[in-house]
Amino acid sequence: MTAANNVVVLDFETTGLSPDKGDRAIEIGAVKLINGEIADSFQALMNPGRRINSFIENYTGISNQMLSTAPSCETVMSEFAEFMGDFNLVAHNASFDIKFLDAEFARIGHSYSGQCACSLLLSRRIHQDAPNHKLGTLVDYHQLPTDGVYHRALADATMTAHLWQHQLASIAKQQSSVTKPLNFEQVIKITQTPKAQVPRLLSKMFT
DNA sequence: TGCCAGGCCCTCTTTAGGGCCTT
Repeated sequence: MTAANNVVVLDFETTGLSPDKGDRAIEIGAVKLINGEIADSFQALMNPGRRINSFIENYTGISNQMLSTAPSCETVMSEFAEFMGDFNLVAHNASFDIKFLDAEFARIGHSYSGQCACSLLLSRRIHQDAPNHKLGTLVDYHQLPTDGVYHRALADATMTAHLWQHQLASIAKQQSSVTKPLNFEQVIKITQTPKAQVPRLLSKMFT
């Protein structure tokens, strides 16, 4: 059992939506939460080996010029593997980021042992009152800290870390019997449970 | 040439369709 507040929260900027169609990572940002505090961070641009299109340049603010002097994906992902270690992972719409993490790690022959949780799936279950579950919307809705930068990897990872902390606190607040930090497996279980069954799961989990 | 992401989740569902999220 691992505490849910000891995780690496990560975010990728990429050339597109699908590594299966040849898309690559162009930036990774991550923060390491230890006992719920940001203890370390990682950020790096990486050169995908080809030009990115204007949509991605405009969306992220990352230009072809910036990437031309960046280290290769292989170099950056090796450094990130060391940063990440065997920590569990959190990402917003994690299926997207894990697709790219797995694809980039496969290129360097790296595998990892941690599990991954999704703050978007968790939000849909515990904050059904939110207008929608986009990262930016949730940051505004919950009045979480932001430096006003969006769609850059470290900024998004940091906002996701604040969101994750807020979500863990919300669960603890709703369940007055919670006396110690949630463990990661419990949160995974919540994200895997159909929405309608979540209240019953929570009361069963904490009584 | 023509294709162009995919998993989650809801519903007017399950022999399906479409919106939400991520870049």
